[in-house]
Amino acid sequence: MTVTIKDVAKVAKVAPSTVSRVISNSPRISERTKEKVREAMKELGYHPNFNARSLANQSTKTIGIIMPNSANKTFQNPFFPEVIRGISTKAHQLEYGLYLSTGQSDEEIIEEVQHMVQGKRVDGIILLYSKVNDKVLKYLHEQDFPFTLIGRPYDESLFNITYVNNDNFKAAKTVTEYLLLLGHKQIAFVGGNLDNVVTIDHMQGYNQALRNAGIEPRDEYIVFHEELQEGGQEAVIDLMSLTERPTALIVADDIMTFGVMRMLSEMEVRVPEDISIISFNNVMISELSAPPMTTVDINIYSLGYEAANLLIDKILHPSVEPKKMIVPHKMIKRETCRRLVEKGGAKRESM
Amino acid sequence: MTVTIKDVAKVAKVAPSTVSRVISNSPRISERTKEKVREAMKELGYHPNFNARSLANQSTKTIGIIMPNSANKTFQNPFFPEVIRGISTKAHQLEYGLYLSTGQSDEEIIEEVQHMVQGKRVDGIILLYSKVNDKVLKYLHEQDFPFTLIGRPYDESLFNITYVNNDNFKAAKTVTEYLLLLGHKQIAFVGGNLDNVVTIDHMQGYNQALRNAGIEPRDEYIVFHEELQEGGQEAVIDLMSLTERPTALIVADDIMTFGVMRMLSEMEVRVPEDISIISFNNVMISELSAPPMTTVDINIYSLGYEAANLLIDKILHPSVEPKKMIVPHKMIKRETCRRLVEKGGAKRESM
DNA sequence: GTGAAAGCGCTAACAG
DNA sequence: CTGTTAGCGCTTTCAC
Repeated sequence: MTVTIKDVAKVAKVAPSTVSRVISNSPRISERTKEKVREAMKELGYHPNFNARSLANQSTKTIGIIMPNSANKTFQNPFFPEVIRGISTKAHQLEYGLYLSTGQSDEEIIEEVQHMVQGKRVDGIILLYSKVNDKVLKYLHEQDFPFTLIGRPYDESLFNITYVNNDNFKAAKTVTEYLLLLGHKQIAFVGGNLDNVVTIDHMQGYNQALRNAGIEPRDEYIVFHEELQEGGQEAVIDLMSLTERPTALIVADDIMTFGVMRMLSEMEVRVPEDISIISFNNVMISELSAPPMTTVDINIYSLGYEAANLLIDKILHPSVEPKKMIVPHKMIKRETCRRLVEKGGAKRESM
Repeated sequence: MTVTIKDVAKVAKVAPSTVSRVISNSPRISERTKEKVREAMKELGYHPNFNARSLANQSTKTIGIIMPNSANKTFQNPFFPEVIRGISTKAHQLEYGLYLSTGQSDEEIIEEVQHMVQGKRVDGIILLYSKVNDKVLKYLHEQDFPFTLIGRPYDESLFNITYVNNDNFKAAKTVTEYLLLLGHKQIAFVGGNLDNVVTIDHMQGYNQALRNAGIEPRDEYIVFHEELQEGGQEAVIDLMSLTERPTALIVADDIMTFGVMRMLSEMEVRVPEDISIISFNNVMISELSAPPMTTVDINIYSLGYEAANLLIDKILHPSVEPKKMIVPHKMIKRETCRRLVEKGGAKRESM
């Protein structure tokens, strides 16, 4: 009942192999028979069977996407739809399909990845997160399976892989310098999970900027929290309980910033009058906070798009050297940062 | 170089078919040979080839997920990661994989769906959106291909399909009644795209509640906007330009509400003092608005989970009748609604 | 330019 | 309980 290549062959009065050649548009087939075959295909409503092709070809034309484990709240970050949109665009252009991981825990995920690669379910993999000592990364590298990482490898032994990242160190440094320029000296850093490489890079950029300005980073001003919203709220409590409250905050993620701002407003600390905030990512909703947040646009869409691009390249040319790519970031000034008002409180200049 | 069933067979000194039986854990194989075979598999590092299985089985153990076209901003709604998390959980339990659509336009999507089903790339499909006159829906139904819809069919001829939905009519009605109870009479409705069935249901619930209260719905109080954030903002401008401004707003979607609140605060209209707002979905961030929004929790995760559940059921038992399922919703009262203050402005009671 | 036939890796019907 | 064999639907040498 399913119409196969053979049926088409019969109707077109040619051999199955000829039909196959027409499908792949082989130049060694005459236009006349091509026409004949194509007609037969239309007539019968023929569609190539994907699994048969994959089996014969040893290629699936599909990309595996590994998300962080879905139990984690980060999963709901609008970051992901946006990277996927980027990946999706490139994939679609080159007629690749997307296969999604479903694991809820790290063990489930590594297992799944193994199934994907050993079972030849995908031609390559994109890792949507990068954390310290990641088993998945290590496994993929050992297997020499085509993959790209969004983020950067942490382990030295894994430096030589294909990845696309932002210059997160630089971004954090710039952002810190900006706050410094606005007169802030008590700048706190609210990071995400310390296992994420991006958190480490942010922190180092922050530290560097402070040191360059002759300010020694203070431990009490550096806090990390796993969960996005709750984390943001807890961080605020910790920070605002200090005798010397920070006058500015650098927050790891826009969603976390929502939590931070929420908590601050509950405590009746005004943004930016009492405290300045700057964060990272610039997801869709970040312009909708009250007040709209100043943040670093990391070009999420491009991260996805380029990751797909590099991956497909790797799939097609397995032997070429791994490529690294840095997607530019850009600070988006909105309304959560302001020049620090002097003790006396004379001028109030907003930036 | 890839290790196949034959290699295992050789090492274990059995026939390939026996190995196959061990894989599917057939009860007709003695424990002894099972052990022997399993050992050989470990030893060789054997992993079943997915495409070969799919081909022989006529089953892929994967579910296709059709998102709205990714060009659309709704794509970035945190709604999607959350439904997918639900789908993912069920799928993982039953060892199904997830295959994602990548189309950027409606044409691309319908094409993709056809490839998926005709090419036998997936065993079933979940539609993540439901809109009026949807070609995809129609096609799937014509083909009698297993699928479930998240939302409900609009076209009568398609009533008899499997779907999971909320009672959106009821939810909108309740919400309207709630505002009515708070003394509001000038209640506006800010809907999403009128092509979405959910918008229609919301509107009808709203209309019904008003009529029941003896209030004739006014055209000026009903606006629709496609885009989430911008839409929210435009809607506010339209509504606030009326001579008789509404005192309460029912907004289609939490993200849109962020846009609405942003615009309102720019216009220095205070929420909830000057205007009450209630919206739908209760996505993760909705509790982080300032003030935190009152909204209807539609249980997004369950929508996904149940959709996967019904779909897999359908895949396994194709002949059983289509099932419909209504996921309960629940109003989450937070801080954007308040009793209408009488003209004189005596009491101020918050709810 | 086109056909015949082997094979991708696995499953399942039929024997025994 | 286990082996033999014939496919699943397509690609790809190797002939002609």
